[in-house]
Amino acid sequence: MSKNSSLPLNRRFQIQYDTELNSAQLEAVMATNGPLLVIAGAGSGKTRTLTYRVARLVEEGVAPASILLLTFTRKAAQQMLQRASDLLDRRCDNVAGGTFHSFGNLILRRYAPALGLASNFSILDRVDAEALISMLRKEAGDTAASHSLPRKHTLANIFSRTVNKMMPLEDVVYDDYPHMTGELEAIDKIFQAYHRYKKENNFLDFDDLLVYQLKLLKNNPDLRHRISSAYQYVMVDEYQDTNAIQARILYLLTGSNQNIMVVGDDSQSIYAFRGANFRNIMQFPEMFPGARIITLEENYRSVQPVLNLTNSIIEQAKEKYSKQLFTRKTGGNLPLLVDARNENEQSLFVVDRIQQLHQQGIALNQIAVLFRAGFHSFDLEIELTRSQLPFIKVGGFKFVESAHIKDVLAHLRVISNPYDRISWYRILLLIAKIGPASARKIYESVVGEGVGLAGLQTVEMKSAAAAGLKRLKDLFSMLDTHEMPLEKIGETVIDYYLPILKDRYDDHPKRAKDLEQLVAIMERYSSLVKFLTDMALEPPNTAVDDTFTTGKPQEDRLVLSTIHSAKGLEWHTVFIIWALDGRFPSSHALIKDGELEEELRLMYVAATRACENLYFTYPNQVYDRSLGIVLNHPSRFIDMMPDDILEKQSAGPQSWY
DNA sequence: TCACGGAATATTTTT
DNA sequence: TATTCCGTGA
Repeated sequence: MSKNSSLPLNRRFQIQYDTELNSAQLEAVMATNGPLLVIAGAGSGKTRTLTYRVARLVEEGVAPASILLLTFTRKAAQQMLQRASDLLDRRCDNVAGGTFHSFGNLILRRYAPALGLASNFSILDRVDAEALISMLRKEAGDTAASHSLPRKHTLANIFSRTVNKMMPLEDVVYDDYPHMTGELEAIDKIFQAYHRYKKENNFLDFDDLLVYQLKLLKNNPDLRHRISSAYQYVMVDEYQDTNAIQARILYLLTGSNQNIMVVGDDSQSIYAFRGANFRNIMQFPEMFPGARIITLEENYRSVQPVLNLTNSIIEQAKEKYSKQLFTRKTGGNLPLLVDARNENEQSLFVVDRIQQLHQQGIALNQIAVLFRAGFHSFDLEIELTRSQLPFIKVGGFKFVESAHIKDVLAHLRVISNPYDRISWYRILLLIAKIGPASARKIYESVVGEGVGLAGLQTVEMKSAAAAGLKRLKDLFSMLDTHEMPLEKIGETVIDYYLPILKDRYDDHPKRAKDLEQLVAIMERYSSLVKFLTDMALEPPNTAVDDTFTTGKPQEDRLVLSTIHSAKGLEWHTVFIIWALDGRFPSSHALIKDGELEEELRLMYVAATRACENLYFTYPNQVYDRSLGIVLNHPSRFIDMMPDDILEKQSAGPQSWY
């Protein structure tokens, strides 16, 4: 059927919006012009609403490329646009979508010179940034009198928080790392050096992608106008987890038409520790006067007893948009709080209950165990393995962050940027008999020659290191042909690297398989720079673990996850382990009010993942070394719940054995 | 200057 | 669990 404006109004649209959406969702989809804030409660069809809204705009004739959808992860954007395409047609593929960071990369590659930056900057991922910080830390440590500088990981956190909260370093250290105030001077020195180094070497870390993006929009009205008029409609997902910089970027990005829609749930803001400010969502109506506010309150996920409990949890929050979630899903069991005598008894209870559920026909991938911190599941993992229950742990190390992948990538990065000191150090330290001192000498010699990669050929080592260095020289002279396709370069580097891999890692067969994966990914690229950028910005999201366990059917694996990684997901049955006061909320959060609130929201996010069954467990006698006391109460967020909201039980052998 | 081993230590995570 | 850090000996 051809489309034609003379058709009756309802025939102009392929999608039956009014029957496929509830009234609040429909309102949010149809309100396409002007600022709009959608408060979307847990399980209220937020993704559905965004998807239909994209489709609606396209159906109305808005050019897809002038719609911008910003999300928390690039995967979320891909999924939504895919669903919009399925709903309507391929036109939705042309909608611009991604994260604030990938969008920043896009416009900075084009307009970097306006900031005095080179367009071919390299992106430092977290591992790279930490490697650089570690280097600077060592240099500072040599001169500083103090012996107890924070670890590189901690330093990276401090720096990132400083940038994302737009606060002075001093304040961040005083507020969040009070025990390190003694080292403030040294920390600041490393921070300055870090900045200087990035500038001099044309490196941008993740935070810089936001910082420079904001700078660009702020200082260049012409460019701002050009960019903002290219995107007539802007939508932002997970707005509660944006930070101060992102809010300002958004403000500048939204042109005079102010066709901006943000979606979020203030009750699910759980990223303050890295600079997110959930008040952004509260302040949206002030930033965009006249903003319409729509609240999605019907929950399609959980049964009433689960919802009763989650509503009771979030009632304890001091500062929030009020909303009352309701569900039409009837039946369901009361959530259960189980106390165990120790960690192992907790694990045994969970294993036993999962086996029961599995026998009742619940698929393992419909069951999840959630926890506050990654190491909380160690004991459980042992018991699951012993019981031969297959599981997958999400979160944790990513494919591209693992050492062996980074090793190979470092060789490629040196080809791309011959003066990349971090990568040079990395590959040189892999060679036997070369340590930091030799690496430094070699690097300085390469830079001194000023002829790029070829500078390595003239470096001579007299010591035992010469043989290893010769192999590296041979590798790079072999690669000098720029005619090679990317995957061929990759294979050559890997051939060189395999002996090193075997020597360093006992589990080298597993890691070698990852390297094969890497070559497969390289086949899709023709440009080395593009490949390296994507590896930093849009890495394949498979965990290392996933690449070699593909033999097992995915659908039959239990899910273990940190609560942060579980955001947006749902399961038939959810276990929340370590619901122990002092662990959850973490004892770290007890000192500060704001942090305790965030812990509460985290508990809310965890509990709202459950559709039918919800279990809380906690070990009852845990000595906390840092506090010097025994923890023996359930999490304060659920401790006082009445029995008709939360049932209590002991995990002692007599009650379930 | 480098390699090795043992001890200490770890909130949460995306880009 | 796994990674980082530091001291020691070659």
